[in-house]
Amino acid sequence: MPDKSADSKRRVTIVDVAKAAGVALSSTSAALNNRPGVSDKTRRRIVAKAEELGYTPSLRGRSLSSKRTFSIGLVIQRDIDVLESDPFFGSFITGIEEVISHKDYALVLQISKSERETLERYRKLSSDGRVDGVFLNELKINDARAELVRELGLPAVAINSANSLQFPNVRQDASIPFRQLTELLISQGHTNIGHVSGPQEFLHSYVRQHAWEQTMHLHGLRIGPVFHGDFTYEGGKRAASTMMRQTPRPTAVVCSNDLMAVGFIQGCKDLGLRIPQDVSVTGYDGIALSTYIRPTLVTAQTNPRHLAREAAEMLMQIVDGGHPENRTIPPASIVLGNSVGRAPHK
Amino acid sequence: MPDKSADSKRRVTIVDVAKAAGVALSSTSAALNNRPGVSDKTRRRIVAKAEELGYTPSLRGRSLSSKRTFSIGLVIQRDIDVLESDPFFGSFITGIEEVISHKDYALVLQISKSERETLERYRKLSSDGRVDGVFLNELKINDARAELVRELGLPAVAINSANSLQFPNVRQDASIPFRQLTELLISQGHTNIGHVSGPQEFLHSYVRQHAWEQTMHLHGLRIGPVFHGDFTYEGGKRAASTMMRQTPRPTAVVCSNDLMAVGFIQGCKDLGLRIPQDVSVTGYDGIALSTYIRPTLVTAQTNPRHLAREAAEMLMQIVDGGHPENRTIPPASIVLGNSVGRAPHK
DNA sequence: CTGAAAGCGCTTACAG
DNA sequence: CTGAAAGCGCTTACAG
Repeated sequence: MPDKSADSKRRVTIVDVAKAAGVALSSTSAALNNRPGVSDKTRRRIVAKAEELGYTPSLRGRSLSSKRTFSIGLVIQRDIDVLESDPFFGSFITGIEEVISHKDYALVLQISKSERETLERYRKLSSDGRVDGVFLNELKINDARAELVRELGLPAVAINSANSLQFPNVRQDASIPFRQLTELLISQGHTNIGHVSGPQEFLHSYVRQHAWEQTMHLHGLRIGPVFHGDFTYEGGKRAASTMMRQTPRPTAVVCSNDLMAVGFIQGCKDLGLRIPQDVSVTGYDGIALSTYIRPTLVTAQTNPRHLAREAAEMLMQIVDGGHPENRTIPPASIVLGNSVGRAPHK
Repeated sequence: MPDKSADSKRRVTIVDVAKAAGVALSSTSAALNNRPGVSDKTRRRIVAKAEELGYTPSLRGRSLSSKRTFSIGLVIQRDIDVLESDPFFGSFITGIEEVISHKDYALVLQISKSERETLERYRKLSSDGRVDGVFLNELKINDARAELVRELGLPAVAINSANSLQFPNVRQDASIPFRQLTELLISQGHTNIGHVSGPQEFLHSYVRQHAWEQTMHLHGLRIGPVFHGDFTYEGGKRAASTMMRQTPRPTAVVCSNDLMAVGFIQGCKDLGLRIPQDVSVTGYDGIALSTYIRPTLVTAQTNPRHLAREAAEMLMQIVDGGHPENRTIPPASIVLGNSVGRAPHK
C-alpha cells in the first residue's frame, strides 16, 4: 500500500459531531450556525465537541442543501496585452476581498477576451450555479450583460452604471473632477483644449468627455479637437502625433485616463514639444505611473478599492436577500503634478 | 405575490432527463458524462432529451458526490499599494484562465496581506474543500506553505521553486538572463557593477543575485555594492540615492526587477546623473513601463502567462490523478533598450 | 427546545 | 447494457 495520502483520513462530518454530542443532527446544525432552536447549554456542548473533533463544515454539503455557493464572480474583459498594465484590476480585487473574505465568501475571477466570451461567462457562471452573484463592471452603453443577467435571475451590482439600469449601483462620479481639471486649464489661460477619449462604447468614456464639453461651454469656449483613444499608452501616443500636428494645435489636452495621458506626453516629447511649456496635459485615475514620469501628471485620484468594497458589501446584502440602496463614494480628488502650466502666448 | 423572480422556475435536473428519456438515472449520468455503460443509441436519445429540456448539470450536485470542486486556488500576497503596479498578476491569471476555462474549472483568487494570513488562506481553502488544488507562487526560502500544503494533502504545483521541494514544478530560469545582462555590462567596459536585490527571503531574489555574483567572479571581477530592495519603484529610488553617493560609485547596476530599475533611474536623475553616460542600468521582467521611460530599459522579457499556462496544465493533470513531470520554459530573452552604455573613463 | 426524516443534484458500486 | 439504491454532507420543514 504505497499510498497513505490524505485521502485516507475521512472527513469529520456534522453527523459525527451530533453523535459524539449525543444530540440530533438538526440541533447540531442550529448550534453550529448560531441559529435559534437549541438551548444555550446544548449549544455550548455541541460547539465544544465540534472543536474537539476538529469539525469544519463542508462547503460542498452546505452548498447543495442551501443552494448557495458562497462565491461571487468577477469577469474582466481585456485585450491580453492591456491587462498587465491595468491598475484598476488589482485594486478592485483587493477591495472585494477585504469585504467578502470575512463573510467566508470567495471570489471567482474570470478573464475574457471578447464581448461574446464575456456573455458566455456570465451565462455559464449562472447555469453551473457557480456563484451567488456577479459584478457588472466597466459597463458599456446598452451593455448586453444587463439584460442577460436579469434574464438569468443572477443577483448583481453595477459599478458606475447609468441610473437607468435596474441594478443596485455604486458610483464615483467622474464629471466633477473632469470639470475641475478642465477649469484648471481654463484658469491657466488655455482656450483651445482638446480631449483624448476612451472607446466610445464605454459609459465612462462618455461621462468624461461630456463633462469636458459641458465645462467648455459653460465658460463660453468652443470645444477643441477630440481623439478617440483606447485607454492605452500607445493610444495616447498616437493621439499626440495626430492631434498635435494640427494647426492651430491645442495648448492643453484633457485625457480620459492616466495611461493615455502618459502616452500623450511621450508623444509630445517625440514631436519636440515641451510639457507644460508648449502643452498642458491632464489624466484621470491616479495610477502610480503618473508619479514616475517627468513632469509628474496632473490627474485625479480615483479609488477602485473603495468602490469595490462598497460594491462587494452591496452584493453581500443582495445575496442575503436584502435590497441595498445605491451608493456613491466621494469623487476623485485632483492631484497636482507638473504637467499643467500657463497657456503659451500666441 | 410580488415576487415572480427566477427562483420560481425549478432547475431541470438529471432526474427529469432520466424520466423524460425513460431510462435509469445511472444510464443518464453515464451518457451525459461520456462514460461507458450505455449503448450508443440510448446515449444519443438521452443527450437529445437533455438538450431539449435545457438540462445543465449542477456543479453543486456534482461537487458533493464526486468530491471535487472544479476550482483551483491562487493566493497572492502583496502589500496593498504594490498590487496595483504589479505586472505579474494580470498576466499570470490570464495564463491560468486560458487553460482551465476549457476544462470547466474556475479560478478562486485570494489576496493576502501577510504571511500569517496567507497560510490561513491555504488552510481554509483546504478545510472548506473549496478548491481541488493550489499554486505555490512566489516562494520564499523555506516557505512555510510547502509543509502546510503537504500536510493538508492539497494538490499543488510550484512556480520557480527550488528543486528540493516535493511538488511538481515549472520554472523559467533567471540565472541565464542575469548572467547575460551582467556580461553585457562587462563587455561595455564596466568593472564596478552593483546590484539592487529583492527581499532576501524570496527564492527568486536569491537566484538573481547569485547569478550576478557568479558572473562577476567568472570574469575575475569583485562584486560591487548590494542594496537590499523590495521590488518597488520607491525601493529602486532609495537604492540610487544610497548607492550612488558612495565613492567610488558603481558605473553600472543590475536590478532584480524592472520596477526597481525604473525607480533607480529616476533616483539617478534626481542626483544629476545621466543614464547611460554616467550609469548603466538593467532590469528584469519586461514590463510595459520599461518601454515608456527614457532611456528605455535594458531588461529581459519574462513570460508569466506562459509560466501560468504550464502550471495550470500540470495542476489539471494532478487533479485528474496524474503525476506530471517538472517543466521548464525558455529563459527570458534580453531586450535592448538605451539604459546601458560604455563605462565612463575614470 | 429536540429528533427523525426528507431533500438538495449528482455519482457510483452492485445486482440483474 | 440497464436499473434500483445508497451515499456525498449539509439544511430545513415538521411533529413531538
